[in-house]
Amino acid sequence: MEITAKYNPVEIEDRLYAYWLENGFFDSDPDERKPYTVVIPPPNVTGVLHMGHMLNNTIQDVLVRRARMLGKNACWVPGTDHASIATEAKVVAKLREQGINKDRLTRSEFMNHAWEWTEKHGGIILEQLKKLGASCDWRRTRFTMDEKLSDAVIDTFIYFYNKGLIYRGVRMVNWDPVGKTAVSDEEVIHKDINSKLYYLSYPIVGENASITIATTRPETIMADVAVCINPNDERYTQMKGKKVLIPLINKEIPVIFDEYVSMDFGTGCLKVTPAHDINDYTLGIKHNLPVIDIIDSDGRLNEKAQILIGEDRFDARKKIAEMLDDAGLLVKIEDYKSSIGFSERTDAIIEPKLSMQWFLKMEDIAKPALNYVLNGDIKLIPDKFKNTYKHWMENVHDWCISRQLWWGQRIPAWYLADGSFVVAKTLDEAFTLAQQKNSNIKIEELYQDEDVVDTWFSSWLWPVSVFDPAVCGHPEAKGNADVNYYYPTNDLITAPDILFFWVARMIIAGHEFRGKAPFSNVYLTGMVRDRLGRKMSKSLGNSPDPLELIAQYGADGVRVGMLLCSSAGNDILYDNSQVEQGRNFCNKIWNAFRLVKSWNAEQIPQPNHAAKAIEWFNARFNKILKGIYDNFDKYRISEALMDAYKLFWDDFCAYYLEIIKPAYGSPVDKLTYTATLNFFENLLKILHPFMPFITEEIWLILNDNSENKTIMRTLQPELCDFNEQTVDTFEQVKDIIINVRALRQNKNISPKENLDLFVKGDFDLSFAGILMKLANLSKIEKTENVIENASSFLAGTNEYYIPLGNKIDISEELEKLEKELEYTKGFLKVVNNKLNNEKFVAGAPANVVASERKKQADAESKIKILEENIARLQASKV
RNA sequence: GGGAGCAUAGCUCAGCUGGUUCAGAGCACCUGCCUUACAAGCAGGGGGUCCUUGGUUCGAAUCCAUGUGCUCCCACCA
Repeated sequence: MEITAKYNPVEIEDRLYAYWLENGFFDSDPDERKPYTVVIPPPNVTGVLHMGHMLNNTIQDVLVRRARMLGKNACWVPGTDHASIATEAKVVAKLREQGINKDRLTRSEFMNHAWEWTEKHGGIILEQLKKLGASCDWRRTRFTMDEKLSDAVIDTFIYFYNKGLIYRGVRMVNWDPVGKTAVSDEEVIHKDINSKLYYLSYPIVGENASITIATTRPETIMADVAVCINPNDERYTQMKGKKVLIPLINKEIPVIFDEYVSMDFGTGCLKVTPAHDINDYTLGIKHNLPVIDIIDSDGRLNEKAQILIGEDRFDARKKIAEMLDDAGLLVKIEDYKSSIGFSERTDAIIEPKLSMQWFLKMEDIAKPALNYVLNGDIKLIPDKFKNTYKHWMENVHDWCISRQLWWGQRIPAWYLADGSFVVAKTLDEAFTLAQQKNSNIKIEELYQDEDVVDTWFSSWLWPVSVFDPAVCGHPEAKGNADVNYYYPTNDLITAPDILFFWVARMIIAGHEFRGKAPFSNVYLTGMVRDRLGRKMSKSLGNSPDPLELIAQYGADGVRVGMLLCSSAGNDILYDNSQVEQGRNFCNKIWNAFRLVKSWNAEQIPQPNHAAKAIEWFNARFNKILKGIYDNFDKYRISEALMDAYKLFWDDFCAYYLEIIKPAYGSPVDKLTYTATLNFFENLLKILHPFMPFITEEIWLILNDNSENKTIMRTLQPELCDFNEQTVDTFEQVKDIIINVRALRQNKNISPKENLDLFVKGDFDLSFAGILMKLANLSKIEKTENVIENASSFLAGTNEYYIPLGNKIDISEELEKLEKELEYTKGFLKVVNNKLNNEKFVAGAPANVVASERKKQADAESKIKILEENIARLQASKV
């Protein structure tokens, strides 16, 4: 195989992924090892991969691959969600394109279309995840509408119904007129919208006068049942007992009084429309008012409106304003900013609507779920979400679980002719129950509820149902081997916007059915935004196509790019330059590999500098490795990656390899070669979770004859003790190297030209000489003649001199030294101030004082040396 | 209206239980280099009023308070 100077991921990635699948490296079955389990947040079955998925799944894959290499039995369960309202909306739209109207179809005809659509488009997203390198156990792929998972949903419904927690009732719900279904409170997004406040005149019955009310919704006046005034409002005391007429339809309605109305808003008069406003509904109940519903399920006025029948609510608003104006009853229109609810799925403006729905009582079942988070059994990362979670769980509302859709699990309630119902899994069971109510009933008379349950009522079972759906709804069930082994899972990686929709409810269900929290940690990713901080959206066209990115930069490059800038909970501002950085890093790794691969190892003596470099890098490696482990423990994934990035690029390539690299064409000794390969493999292992493809490719080439057929089944390098002194010392070496290189650049000395370096002090840097291109490295006891024309610098307590001959510029040298002297004096002054401060010496901890004293001593000796050197230079200047 | 969070280099962010003249990383930028692994590179370099104002302290980017600006969540007075 040809090994090119540019890393070319395309062919490698497809080949390796196929190889991994063939060998079942991702597969997991229960065994004696500790499990590490992650369930994927199931994407919409008909969805397409976007940047948010890329980030989310990259993080999951990093954690899973790392756990696998820590010797755990790692299991990542993939799957998709049927996403009832989103998918149904797509199918309806698709049918409409084909000229088919959903209303003309029977339920089963529609379901056939929906399944057809699902089979055609479903799972595309999972195929896309493979391009990213996701190491899921694909044999375990689940879909929330799989037969068994659907059964689990029904069992769960029946379970809560029998427990008395599910009830049916008429409530004001959030109605989505486009999806033609109720949606839950959590599915409503409030946005501030510029609208109008209309001031309308309502004539007072029997008087030649009127009162003015303010409303944002003039189209609902026909549903008014009263006008309400605050009893303390002195402006309207004369209105007691009077009636007013609804404009245009001239219907009489009473004037009522309630302190609910605020006197300082609008005119202080509120029109009461119980059918179309949640507050008015409450008010209506309190005052025993009727409910007149004038808006149909598709958002059009119905015949109860008497006028404008069949008009859309917003068209009706415009028309009615004109009609009122014509009638002289429109007093004025003001601009007004109000908060309007939008459907999360269809973006339609939500219509508050009274309807019969199914609800789940949340208060009691939410309590244990709250405790898991409060007492730390479940950690939210970052923990700032704990407060939000607490607030929500303590103020939880009953969950409207019915949806007026077909795509989903149908509610297992069966109605009798008299309107009463029974809840049962099958028609036969329902019939048995129904007979207990009415012994004469015939099975044909039973009919099933038309609605389905909310999608989240199925996905809240996910961490359990993917392993053993049979236990959902049966908390006493023993469970199969899988659920007992893999549940509870370990980490859940998801976005904060579904903390309540999904995460909180999974905790509830997990506790209810398995008696344990479903996961230990919830890592909440940020949202992926563009460079300007805008959300990525189709309409803005600012979202790159993930597959194109992968094709262009390689999956490893894209993964690194996304990870580098994504701390938990913070939004990430995506920019192509990050992905370029990832790609460049791949190339760096590739070229380091090319270098090492090109060497011939021979039985020759190991040079001293190589032995010392190995000693140093070994220490350095273990120090950084410890940091990486720590960062993983704290879920600081991007920092762990950055540690590994710098370890590889700066320490391994820029220093280690450069020191031990033999001259072109020369062989390398076997000891050094082996050590280097060992380092390289350990680095690959650290990098593998982040960059699975390139690390595997190189590892396979380096381990041609190994029994291990994949890097992912090897173990992460173990944490070893290291000599801190060795690491620190090399930091000084680096300092010296940088000084020498800077001098070369300053003096225009070619990197090829050898230099002499004189050291006063006891510092051994012979092994780094190669990085400075030194001809001679000499120790001196005192400042001798030989350094007459030398440029000098200090590193630690040692002095360094580089003779420059006629290239020396004395005044420049002086300037440099004087600048350093000034700085050091300032430094000393600060230190002295501290040490002369009795309160500091008395109050600060002993080690801090001691370190200040050391600084003082060092600075003093440094000043002495600098002054000597300045004097020397001044003397030679004359 | 209620709650939470954030503000540090041009950008994205570290900076943990106050303690080095503490101000740091990556990217970007500037300068010089096509040096037999790598120009997707190498070497060197510049760059910040740690949002404001107070307070606590021997000592504050760090703790407290105020103000300002931004973000998110919850609630919805028509």
